[in-house]
Amino acid sequence: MRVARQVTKRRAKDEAASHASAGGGKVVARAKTRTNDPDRTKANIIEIATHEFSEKGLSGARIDEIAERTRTSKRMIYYYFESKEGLYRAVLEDSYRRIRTIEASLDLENKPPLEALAQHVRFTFDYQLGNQEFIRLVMVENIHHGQHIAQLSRTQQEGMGAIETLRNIVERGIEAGVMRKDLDPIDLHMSISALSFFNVANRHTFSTIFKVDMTTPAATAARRESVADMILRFVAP
Amino acid sequence: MRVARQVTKRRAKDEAASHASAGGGKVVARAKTRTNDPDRTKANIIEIATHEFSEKGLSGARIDEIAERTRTSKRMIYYYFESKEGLYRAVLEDSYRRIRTIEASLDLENKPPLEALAQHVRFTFDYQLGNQEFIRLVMVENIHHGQHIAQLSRTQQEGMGAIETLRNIVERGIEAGVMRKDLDPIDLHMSISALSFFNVANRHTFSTIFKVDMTTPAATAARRESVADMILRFVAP
Amino acid sequence: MRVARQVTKRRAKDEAASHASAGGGKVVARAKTRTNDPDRTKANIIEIATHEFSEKGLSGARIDEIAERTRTSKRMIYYYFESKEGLYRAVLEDSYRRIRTIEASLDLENKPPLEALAQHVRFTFDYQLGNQEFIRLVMVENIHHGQHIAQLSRTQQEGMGAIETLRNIVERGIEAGVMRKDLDPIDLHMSISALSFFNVANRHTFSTIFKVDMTTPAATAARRESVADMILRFVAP
Amino acid sequence: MRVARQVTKRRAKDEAASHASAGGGKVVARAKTRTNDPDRTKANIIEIATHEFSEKGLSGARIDEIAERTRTSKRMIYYYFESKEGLYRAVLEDSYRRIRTIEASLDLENKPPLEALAQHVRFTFDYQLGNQEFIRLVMVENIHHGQHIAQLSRTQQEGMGAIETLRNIVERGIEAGVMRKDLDPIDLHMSISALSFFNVANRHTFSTIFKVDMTTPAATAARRESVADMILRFVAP
DNA sequence: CATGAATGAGGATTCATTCAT
DNA sequence: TATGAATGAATCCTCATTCAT
Repeated sequence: MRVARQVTKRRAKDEAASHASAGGGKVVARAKTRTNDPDRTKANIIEIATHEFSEKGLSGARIDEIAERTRTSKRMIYYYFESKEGLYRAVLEDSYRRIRTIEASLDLENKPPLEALAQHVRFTFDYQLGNQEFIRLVMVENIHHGQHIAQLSRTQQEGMGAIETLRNIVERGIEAGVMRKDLDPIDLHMSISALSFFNVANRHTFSTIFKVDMTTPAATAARRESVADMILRFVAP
Repeated sequence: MRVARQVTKRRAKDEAASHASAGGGKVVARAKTRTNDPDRTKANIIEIATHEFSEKGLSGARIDEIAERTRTSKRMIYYYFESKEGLYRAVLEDSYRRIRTIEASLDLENKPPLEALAQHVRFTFDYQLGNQEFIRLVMVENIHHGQHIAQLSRTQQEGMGAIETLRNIVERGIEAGVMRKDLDPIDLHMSISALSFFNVANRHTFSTIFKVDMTTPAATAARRESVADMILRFVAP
Repeated sequence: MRVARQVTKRRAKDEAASHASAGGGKVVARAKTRTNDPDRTKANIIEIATHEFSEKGLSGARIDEIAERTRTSKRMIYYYFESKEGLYRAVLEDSYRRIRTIEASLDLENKPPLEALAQHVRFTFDYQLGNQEFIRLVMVENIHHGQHIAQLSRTQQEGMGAIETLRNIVERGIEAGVMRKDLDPIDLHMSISALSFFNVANRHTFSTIFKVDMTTPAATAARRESVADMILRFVAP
Repeated sequence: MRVARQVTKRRAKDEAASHASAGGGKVVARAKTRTNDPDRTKANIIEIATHEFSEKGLSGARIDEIAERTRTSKRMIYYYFESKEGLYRAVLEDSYRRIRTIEASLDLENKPPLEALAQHVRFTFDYQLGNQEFIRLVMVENIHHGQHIAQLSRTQQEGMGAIETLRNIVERGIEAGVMRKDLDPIDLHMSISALSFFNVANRHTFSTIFKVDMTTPAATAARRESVADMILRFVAP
């Protein structure tokens, strides 16, 4: 009954799309080969969805559009993630997991405390600068009052190692007499994050209002040093 | 997200349910008094819309819901603001105008530079803390790449006075020998904003991940001082 | 933005539809003139929906198909009834209201008790025979465990007058010595309903299994008399 | 309706949520033991499907859910039954077969006619009361205009023995002078069925509208006797 | 026999916006 | 200036069914 109607929508769409272009109209669009590899399929969906959600927010992103850019179909999104929110949660979780992994890979414990701190600050600054999708997702999630990250399991929301890293650095710094004694790692982390975050997060409104371009290499470098400087002065005894 | 709409839905449902009753049954409840005062009507719409857009973002907010909470009808929104985006722009503009007005009202130029700076920082911190709707709107606007603020007229997007205030303070500070000479007012403003902004903007994800409550009076006070401290140390010669 | 795409789907569809038929292809389809008469619109929707739900059940009916047969659009269904279930509830309520109204219009209280009872039975039998949509809706609702009628307001589910009618008849019958004293109006009503209901409700399976046609005038008449006879014998002293 | 699916959904959700964990993560839980016994597999599927179809109707039942509750997989349903309708037909056929078998097992022919009739009525009443799934399936099938039972083979739809039983009883009753002569076994069967059927079939709407509980032992017993009484009075000369 | 992955087509619902009065 | 009715175009989601292994 249904089989008979199998005229394949995709084909019809492609035809229409290529209709206005060159006559020969090779159907170029994504081949969408059947993977039969769940992990790859899921990873592909998450990758595209990460981009879409970070670009347009949770409400602004469109499942249809995500599916379109995916190697699979809309149906598979629901197959694996149940709902738009389910997909968004998976995206969130994946993004946080990635940053955790990367943070853990840094080795700062063997460097002199001030140097380690400076490096940590610069790394944080650069990571956020280089991972704007992540920054934007965090903004999106905060617009939604953090209700989705709150739904992730304890392990999935697990605090990043940054605090521990900082605690170690601060302890060594105090011991070495190069940092003051009343530093709180969480407070310090908040400052570092805040200073790094703002540059990506508020870039658009800030540059429009103050008529400055925050994206030039020079501006970026200057800002990075200003931030590092601010933190170093802050911890000084 | 859905919860918020409950009220609306229930109402609609009741209407539908009673549809078969007496024919004349115009829904009487919620008698929206006719203002006949365009400015008041517009202001009312903007007030509600500010709340909705800041709560749910541009894509997440619903014209229907805004209208529902307004003293007028949906038609009026379109009459005065043309479209959802038009309304959003009006909201943005209004919010920025308000903060400009308030900033201008501070009188810091007659205070000693360090004291003035400290006061400015605390004021910024507190203003952002007290105007979360504004902060959230800024986030929303940045999610949308600042494309709407870019559409406002020059005057409407006009840089806030903060830069001038800071420039004055810094100049006096340098002159008085209590601040170092290589300070850039814009960079300084960015730091102050960043540190103040983060506390409101990223509150939800941060507190979930690090299991801390950032909203207690104690936490707020401590953070305010930490921020002021950081800025003061930063400008010190 | 959206305005530009206003190619009117309906037109496109009609074109496609008439594409295969005669070249002249007058667009015949329902003109769908804008009523601006809520009551008429709602009544029209309910009428069509009553038919569809009774034909195919709650899950089997299609909002698209209901809308198609309506003078309005799918959107209006949601405008007035909120959801498929909301529409179904409105249909249920309307159907029950109709039967209540009709039942109330009978005047049996002035007739001799046995005659009144016979007439009531025949009326019930004929009403159910003549209102198969209603019968089928009742079946549908029972398949759904009566959960939707349970959601109607007390007044809307209000017991039909049948019980009172029967109570009056029985009382007079007992008084006149033509009925036995231990009759329970509700039990009696249940029997009358059961006997009338079955003929419509189970018609299809029954006639298939027993290879009889229950719909011929003769079969109907015979059955009507058998039912009336059964009830009259039942109440006899 | 949605409540029933909760379990399924939750499971799926958990899967999605943990999607990022170890790659090998095959879902182990719910190890459906491989039967390797076609008949048992089919019987199991039919058992579950009978329940689902009778609970939710043909359109309301979900293949996914049936499969989920089955000891096998969705694929097996299609392997054995071809389609949802095929499965439904198998369910119908199986249910009718069961009742036929049971009916045949009664031995009423050796009892005095009135006693036999009374016993037959009570048995019918109780069977229907005890086999609500069957009753509901009959309703479902009638909602669908009996189109599926019509597709079964002659043998499969074969009239139940009830008619023959009744014919025998009535003949003996007439001969014994305890029943009137103009009784039609089919008509009589229809009445018995109708009175027994209604109690199960329309239970939900009836009890909601008339605010009575039809399921208490007392109500059931009273109704059973009322029905038996009605039939006995009906056949009396 | 058995199963997880995959899918096309549909199906319910929602949204911004416009019309008639 | 004001409003309830109306609408086209999405938008999210679901279903029966098939494929690859």
